[in-house]
Amino acid sequence: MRWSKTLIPTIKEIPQDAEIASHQLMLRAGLIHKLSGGLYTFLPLGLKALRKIERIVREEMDRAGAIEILMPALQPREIWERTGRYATLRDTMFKILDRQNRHMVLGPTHEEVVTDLVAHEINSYRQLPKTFYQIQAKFRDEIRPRFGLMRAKEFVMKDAYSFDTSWEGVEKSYQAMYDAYVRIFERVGLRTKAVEADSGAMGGSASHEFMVLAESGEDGIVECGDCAYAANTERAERKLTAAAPSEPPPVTRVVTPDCRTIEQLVAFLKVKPELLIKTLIYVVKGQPVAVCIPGHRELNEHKLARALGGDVQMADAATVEKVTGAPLGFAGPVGLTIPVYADTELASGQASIAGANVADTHLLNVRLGRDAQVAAWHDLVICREGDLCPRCGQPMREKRGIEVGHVFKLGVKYSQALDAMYLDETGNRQTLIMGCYGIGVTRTLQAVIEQSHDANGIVWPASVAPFEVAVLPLNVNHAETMRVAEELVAALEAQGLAVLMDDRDERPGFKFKDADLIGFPVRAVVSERSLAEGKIEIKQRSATDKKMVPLAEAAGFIAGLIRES
RNA sequence: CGGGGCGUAGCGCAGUCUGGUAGCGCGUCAGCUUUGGGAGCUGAAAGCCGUGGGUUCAAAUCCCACCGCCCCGACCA
Repeated sequence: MRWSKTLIPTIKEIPQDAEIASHQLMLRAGLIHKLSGGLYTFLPLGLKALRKIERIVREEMDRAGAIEILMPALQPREIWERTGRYATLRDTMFKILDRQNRHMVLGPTHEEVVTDLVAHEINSYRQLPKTFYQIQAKFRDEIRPRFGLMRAKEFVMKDAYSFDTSWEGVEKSYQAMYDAYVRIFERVGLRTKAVEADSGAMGGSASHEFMVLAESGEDGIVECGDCAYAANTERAERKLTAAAPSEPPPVTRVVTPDCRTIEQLVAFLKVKPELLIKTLIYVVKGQPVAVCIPGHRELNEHKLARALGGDVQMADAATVEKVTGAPLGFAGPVGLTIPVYADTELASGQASIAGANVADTHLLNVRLGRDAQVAAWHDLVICREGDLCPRCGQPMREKRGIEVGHVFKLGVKYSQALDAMYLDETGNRQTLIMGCYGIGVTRTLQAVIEQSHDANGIVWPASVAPFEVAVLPLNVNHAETMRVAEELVAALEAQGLAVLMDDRDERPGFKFKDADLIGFPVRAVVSERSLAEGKIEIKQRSATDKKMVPLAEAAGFIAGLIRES
């Protein structure tokens, strides 16, 4: 391919809209073009890279025994109502009316559609197990699209769904996908880490996320420095240090004018935040509850939801004032009539300063269990740096990650709702057990760039590079240079390589900068200077040294470099 | 949806406070020179100053409303 015949709009300046390196580079290298928030056109280079990732995904899915299908993105709303997910996902779904005024949605994911398919087409244990997958655009009305392709309203996902007759079977299907994911991310050149994760709205019993470690990642993860434990901070648990239980003297009041936040209280009372009991009012299944956690901690709403078995929502100011009888900022567990749930760390009694449910007043020497009844103790806080590993007790490290893949053991949530049954060996109708597995393909593309770039631009792994080689004839008006460049391109293409020739009439420095920005794994320069020696100058993007290689050997040499990488 | 910021030429920005002929850099087009790390000179094209309304002799500038974009939070591949 010749540069002049395609569209590669590189830009020198850093786009103002883009915050993180990979987003900036995708725009600067001319991979994508923004239509509007969260919606992008893939330009030739971006599309080529995307296709290469898709191809790797297909190869590994096929190798793992998954069957490719293609389901409609446009779906009747009714099928979502049957699983109860229209209620939970309605805000993230794009909703449309057809000309008959039938309610349709654009698929944000495909559990419903695939389960409906299997309910109709699979009847016998003889046809099982099966795993189906597709690579397709998904639509989600994200609250906040972000960072280019990282969180878009329309994005390409590889989604797979397994159907088994037993939990042992699910285990196998899950493991097969897990292993395939490890290979896929390895092949696209990403270093990923599988972490234990929360199943969230998807439901199900267990799940792992594949994380690309990156400062710009939207997820927090903690990992043990000693053993293999790693988990999303939403999910992660911690081991508590065995603190000696403390039995404070009776409760006393203290006046704390205008101290509504932990920071204000810490400053006013001159105590450590660890000694405070933070009391939050939540609404669960329509009922207000109080949640107590240590003052230096953040509540983990996922854990709270799991512990209380329902959607949780922070109470509004009016509810808080009604429940506590005090203005916002002075809630405490003592004397409340609503159930109080407390984080297990508070069981030691170390923290003892709490709101008094009276304006400008706090209580000292509060002992949960003694001065206030606790409905239940749970692990309720977000894990962070320094917390102890729940398995081995060693301190954990906190990192940021980009979630590029997620695997779930789902169970029977969808198959039950949509009657996906089969006849077993004894002729009994049984419910299928499912798993589901997603890879954000467009996100993976950007994650590769996020993890693989330098000050000059992208450094593509050859496996996903839009072109493996750039051939730069430095003077396009020099006939011999062009003749040699064209021969080199032909020879490289004969080796099965994708080659871009920069045939623009530009100065050498200009072409070098663009080649670095786009990040071709190998750059071959044809110039009058090198031609005088009968040689081609070859440089790898990831290296600093250049090699002069005789004309006749150049194509073979480059093919060798690509193969090794 | 809550909080913050920003909309002026294809891109990056100044001009807005204090109303008075729309500016700079990059890019684009033409010409000459240049030719191994984003060239120089000369000339040219290109702007409903986000949209609608209001105030005023006069609005990019002041007021109101709306729209869009970016960042922080909830959501998620």
